[in-house]
Amino acid sequence: MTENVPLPDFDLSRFMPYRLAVAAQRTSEELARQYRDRFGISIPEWRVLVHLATAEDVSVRDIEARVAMEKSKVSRAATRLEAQGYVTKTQHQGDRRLVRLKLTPRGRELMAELLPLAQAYQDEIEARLGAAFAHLESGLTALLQDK
Amino acid sequence: MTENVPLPDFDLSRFMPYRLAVAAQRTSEELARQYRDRFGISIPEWRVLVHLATAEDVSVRDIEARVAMEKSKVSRAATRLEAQGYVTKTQHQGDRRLVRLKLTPRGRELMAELLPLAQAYQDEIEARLGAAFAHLESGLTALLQDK
DNA sequence: TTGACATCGTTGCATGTGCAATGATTAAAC
DNA sequence: GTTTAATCATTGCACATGCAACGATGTCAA
Repeated sequence: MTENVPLPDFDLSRFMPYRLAVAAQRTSEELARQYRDRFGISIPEWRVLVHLATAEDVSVRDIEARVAMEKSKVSRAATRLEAQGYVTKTQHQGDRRLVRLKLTPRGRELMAELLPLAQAYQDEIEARLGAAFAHLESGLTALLQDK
Repeated sequence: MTENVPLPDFDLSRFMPYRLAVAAQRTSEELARQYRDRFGISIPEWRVLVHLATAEDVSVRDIEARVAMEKSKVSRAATRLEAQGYVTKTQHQGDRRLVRLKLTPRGRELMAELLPLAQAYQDEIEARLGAAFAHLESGLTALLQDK
């Protein structure tokens, strides 16, 4: 007769980690599918490419710190990108533990296509949300800053 | 001499899908580790449990729609939960294609521990963000409503 | 009834993932 | 200078994942 332990009310749809996960999934899904179907690129690979488009001469460690991915994930993404001919991996001259990642010309051409796609998607989200976009931005800034 | 294709500027750290992914990862990580280390529960399992704590007599299909997970993910989470003794899977009487998921008494006891943990975490986030929490909420609401 | 089609849940398969352990290299300690 | 510790990137392993295919059941039309 003690089978029915009472449970507190809880609304998953208002739980912030859940809402963020769903929002991230929704917004990534459409773009990720385009990347995958048209270019054979996954999200981890895309993140590495974006960072290389900004700063060349980057190590796995640098990317790990900048794009919020585990180093093994970065390493495997870089290996796949190298196999696809978008990236070269060479030994760093000063510190031979480091790997120097660099876009190939073909990789640059790819990014010249991908980056406008991403920017257009960002613009589309911003247009759709209107004033709420700024709210979302300030909320995320607060959430992501310290810690 | 045409090696250097020019690339448009792009700031990954301001790209909304990326920011949302990082925010989701950060906020889920801490809680997920607690669930895993202390109770042996993963995030997909947790989502199923939360929904069962709210509404009993639920099918895999129902959960798939409510908690934003693929049906195969729900199915496997339910299988694991059954093996751990937190959930029972029985055949629905009316429609024998459906599986009726239900918390066991032990499952209810687990949730009586887990739900307050989640609520405390939610409260902590809200306290830390202050006014920005409301901004985040309204932004997410706008983003997630239609589609 | 029969047949065609839709729905539900599970599973096979290839691939991605986190985590710990490893080898290679460099830095620090003494 | 030698030993010890730290750092960088990769890899092995067990497991999770998405997706398509499947079997079982239910629905609908003729």
